[in-house]
Amino acid sequence: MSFQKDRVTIYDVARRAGVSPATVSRVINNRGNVKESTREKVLTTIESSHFSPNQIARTLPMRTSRTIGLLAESLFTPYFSRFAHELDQVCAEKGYALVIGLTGSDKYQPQREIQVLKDFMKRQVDGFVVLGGQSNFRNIDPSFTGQMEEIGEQVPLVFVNCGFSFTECSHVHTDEAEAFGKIMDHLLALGHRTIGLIAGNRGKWTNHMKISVYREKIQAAGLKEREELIRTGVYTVESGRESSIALLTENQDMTALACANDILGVGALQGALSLGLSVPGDLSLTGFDDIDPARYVVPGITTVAQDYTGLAKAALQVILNRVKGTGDGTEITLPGKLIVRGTTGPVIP
Amino acid sequence: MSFQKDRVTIYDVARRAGVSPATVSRVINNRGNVKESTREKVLTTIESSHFSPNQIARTLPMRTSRTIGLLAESLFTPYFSRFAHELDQVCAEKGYALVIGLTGSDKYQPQREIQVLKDFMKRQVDGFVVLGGQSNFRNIDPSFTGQMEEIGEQVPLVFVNCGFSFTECSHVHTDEAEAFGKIMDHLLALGHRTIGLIAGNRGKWTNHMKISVYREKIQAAGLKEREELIRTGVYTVESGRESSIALLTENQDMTALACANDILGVGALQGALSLGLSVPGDLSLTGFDDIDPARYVVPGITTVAQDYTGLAKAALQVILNRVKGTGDGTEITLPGKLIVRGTTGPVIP
DNA sequence: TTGTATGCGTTATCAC
DNA sequence: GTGATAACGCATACAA
Repeated sequence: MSFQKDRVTIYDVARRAGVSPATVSRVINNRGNVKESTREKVLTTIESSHFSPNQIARTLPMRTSRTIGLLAESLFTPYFSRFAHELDQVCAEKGYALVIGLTGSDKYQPQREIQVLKDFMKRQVDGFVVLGGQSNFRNIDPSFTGQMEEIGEQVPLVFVNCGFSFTECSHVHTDEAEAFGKIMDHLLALGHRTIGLIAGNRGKWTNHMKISVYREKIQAAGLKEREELIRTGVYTVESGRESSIALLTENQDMTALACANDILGVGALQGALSLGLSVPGDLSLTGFDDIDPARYVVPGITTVAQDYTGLAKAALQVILNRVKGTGDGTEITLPGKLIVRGTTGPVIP
Repeated sequence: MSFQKDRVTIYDVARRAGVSPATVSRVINNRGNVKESTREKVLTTIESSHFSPNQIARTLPMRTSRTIGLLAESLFTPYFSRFAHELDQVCAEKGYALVIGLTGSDKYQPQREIQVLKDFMKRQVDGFVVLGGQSNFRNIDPSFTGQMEEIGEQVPLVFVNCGFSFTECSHVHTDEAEAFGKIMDHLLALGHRTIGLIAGNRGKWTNHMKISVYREKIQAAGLKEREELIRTGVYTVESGRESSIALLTENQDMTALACANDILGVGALQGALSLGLSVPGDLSLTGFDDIDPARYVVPGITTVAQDYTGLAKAALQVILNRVKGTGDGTEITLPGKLIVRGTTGPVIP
């Protein structure tokens, strides 16, 4: 069996309808003036001949593929897959298709990201959304940023939750600093005075930022900064578990533990429970991102919800605006929302 | 600022290299004979002029877009996003791009699935992979299956873990019946004699199958079938929690509970813990699919792992074979693997 | 309002 | 080996 044999084209429709291909095109695109009677004639012919316009063919003259590319580390982590989901939805609403390119999170592979973007370009994608990967690191290889900006000059490029500021590119992100501040305020308001922090990957911008906010809030509350209460790690459950166990055994007076994201929070919860502690009785715990697993575990993890739908909508809108020529290097910031669940409670004297 | 202004084409390269466009094309595709010296000349010209072939343009004459479409309910559920991830990986390895089309799981909307597939067709996608959605239901609208098969005649179409057998289409799936049998055997081997079942959506094929296997295993073990030990619901944590609480309160002698998937398992675990029960001390619990949350909760959920990579590889291979004209309506079955974690233990007399 | 001719960037079929 | 030239399916400036 063979596929895609003899497709029906606008020429076929035109012949059967007794009009010219141009008229068929006009009807399809609702462009130009066409008499109502011929329009209907064409429409019925399209229907009866099972004609379906070839999007690839129209991409050439129209110079738009109505396709958006998403560059992400993976779809394993709910954080990524959740955003991808929302982006697909908003794309679909506007008649765009979403093509995804995964770069992997296990290695430091900037060349892979560039490669995927260049493949997107070959495919005439109308714009790229970049989530995670190199853009999350603080010290980026200059040759990498150079290539990124070069690409950004040719195709609308928008970074999501990226710390680095690429010129010529657009940025959409949650106000993570303000959001993490809410977490700290929440813990302090509950009376906690000895608060630990499990930060994430040392090289990532967001980690650096969270440590800064942590220090600010601790100082502002008139508390003593204790370096031994801060740990860095990687964004895995195992890392969170090990870090929490280490922090809890070395700091018996610690009553609260803030984690850089929910995955670490899940691990920290596992660690605390494995030590026989009660949460939040003995320890209050927080995460970040509000991924599904945060409400799967018992008790549910207090966290900050990112506005994934809002981020996706903003990202697409920025791209569409840029295609139309509006706005260079837009930057949009959305607030995070504190979600209080069972892992946090008042300090018990 | 404007994008996509003056792209460099093979004509530009040809002119600068002093050859014809045809020769440039030959070099790009490694097709036909071309003298080594001219090949190198063209290659360097391509490099120096930053030429990148337009995949859209070549799709027209070549009649292949090197693109695969994935139709799925959502990317929220790890089951879907995990498969999407693996599919993207195998596609990337073979130079294919993956475009996703989400149909939503909240409504019964067959027309939406057809619509997405038709949009894929307009985009000249080389094949579709269908995961979840209508194909999971037992009683499908005949007009829907008709449309599906019609599409399957025009483009390679492969269903993943689909109960219904579409003629002319291919099928790739985990041997769920055999896998669920392993779960039951595991519980029985641990000495459990009163085993409950939280099945999923009543209309879905997999739910029907799991109930059958459950009955078979109960009978084969010489145990009495008790209808009150079986519950159906939907694939949500809330449903799992409510069902487990109901089962546990109404059947005080129940020592094990098998769930149709991990999401239900997570909910069931929440329910059991909320009743003050110890898991697996008072109750053994199992899930299905081995999604990440199954190992996030405490204790980790005993489950069956699907071979997501294998499924993705098989799905793509089937499509590529069909494009080449090999094999109609292939069917591939992969085994599931029992993963024993902390929620199951021997019955305590 | 409608038709003709040309271009979009590439591959493919011929000749040479 | 290499180069014209015609598809591929559609949009559009221009002409009628």
